[in-house]
Amino acid sequence: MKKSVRVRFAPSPTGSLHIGGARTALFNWLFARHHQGTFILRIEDTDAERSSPEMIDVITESMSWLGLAWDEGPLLQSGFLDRYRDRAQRLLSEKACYHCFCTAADTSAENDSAFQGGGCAAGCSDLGAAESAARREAGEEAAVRLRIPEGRGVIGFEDLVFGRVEVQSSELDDFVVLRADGTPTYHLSVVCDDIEMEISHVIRGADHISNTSKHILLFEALGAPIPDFAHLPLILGPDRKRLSKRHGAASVLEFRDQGVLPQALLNYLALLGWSPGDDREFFTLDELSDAFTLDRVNKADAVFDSQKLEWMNGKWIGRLPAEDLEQAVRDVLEKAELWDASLGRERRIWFRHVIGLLKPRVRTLHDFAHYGRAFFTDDFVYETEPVNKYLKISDPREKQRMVTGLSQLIQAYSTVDEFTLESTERILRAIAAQHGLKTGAFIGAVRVALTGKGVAPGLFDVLVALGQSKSVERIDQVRRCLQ
RNA sequence: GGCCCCAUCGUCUAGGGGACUAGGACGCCGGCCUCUCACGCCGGAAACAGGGGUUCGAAUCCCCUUGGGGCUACCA
Repeated sequence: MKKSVRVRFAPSPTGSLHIGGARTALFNWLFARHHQGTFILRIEDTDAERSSPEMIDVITESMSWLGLAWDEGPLLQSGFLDRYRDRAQRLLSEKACYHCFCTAADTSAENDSAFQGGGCAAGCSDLGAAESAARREAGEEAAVRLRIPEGRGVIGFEDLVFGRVEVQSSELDDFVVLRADGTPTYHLSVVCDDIEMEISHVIRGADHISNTSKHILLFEALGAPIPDFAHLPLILGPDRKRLSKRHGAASVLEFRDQGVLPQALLNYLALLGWSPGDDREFFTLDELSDAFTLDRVNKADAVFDSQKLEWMNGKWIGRLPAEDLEQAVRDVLEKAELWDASLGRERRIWFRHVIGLLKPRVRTLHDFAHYGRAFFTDDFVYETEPVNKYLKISDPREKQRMVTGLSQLIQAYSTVDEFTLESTERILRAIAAQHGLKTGAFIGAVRVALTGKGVAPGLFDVLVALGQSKSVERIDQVRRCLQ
């Protein structure tokens, strides 16, 4: 019988949810979905020093924003401390573990100098039960180490991504499972919980590949079945070092705050280290969970490319219907204080229309506020470059033609009955022709008048979107400046 | 240092002995479209790390070298 799929994402709340962690969460989530399994969120907060409750909130908020819902949890390891102590106690009584009286400072000094091999160099592993007990009774502090079984030989496992991975047990040190203060180390808590939660597949970063042999030893010592393992290649910065703060944005919430869509981030992340095997590039979460299999995960580490993310974000903005973008764009405009809260129904329809105009030329949500500013407020600046190009006319006769053209345009636009794409274009072209104005120059001038920019959606779209009176007003204002 | 892992254009990748004059995507460079920009379309430059094998035949299999990453904590 095939065991049911139960996977977990187990971040430690020592920092915000990183891009690498997000991808691990995503792959676990996809694997669970693909197999109709269970996705568990477990918080590895056994290091009280570095963990913080705020970070747990950040992690859950990040995952919710991404749309990676968990079926069980969040389960905090700090709530299971007894469980780990009990297991350690059992291992102690079975002599699979032993008390080590060396201090942390002792052992780190040893590790710096040379590889010790085997157990604790001070010989704690050979201490008799009586002596060990006596010293502890005398108040000496002791950590608990796992005894690497003598002659265990090679420890190997069949990684679902990397294939066969092996290491000699003699390469392993007797690692600490319980600190002197009675709290578990990572190795113990992960294994205990993976047993307790009946995790079927451990899917995690490749930085844990070397830890896996230790974990296998613990599973064996605890007499528990060993889950399948799948390690994911790491995500690197452009310098091929592990992705971190100094590479710029690295946390999920930062990307959100920079105007990235969750769909785009997820889509991009899915393609980092995994490929569908064909040329498809755009995937929804549903499509991903259909297509996703571990055997298509790559082994090589991947460099994070923010340019491609941005491209993909632009594509997602472009392909999403305006309704779906509405709320996110609203949030951005609100932050930029460009949002008129009193928008009525008609104005909402207009709003969607403007989103539609801006959509194909925008790469992040922020661009709606920057690039599209003139749609939402009269308080915009006239950029010098396009002003110089279209409105600073040195030749007096040329300039006169432009002023006349604009005057006529204002006249015609303010009196035309139907202010439409068709009429605005017909009128403008006719006036340009009539006064010997180059159409491009005339359009350019009007565009600057309306938006302050040399780059904007098609002029007639802009005119209609701004509406008759506001368009005329802005053109007139520029005309007066010209004279 | 020791151990483990990895290696196709700058980047993400397809490729799992002949279908490879190595395909796609981002980025870059040209062109078309056009009122600007973007979108779209067309085209271009750009890679099998090096060396040995195995084989009739290697990007694909093996070995070595080189490069990169990970682990080597009473962090996770």
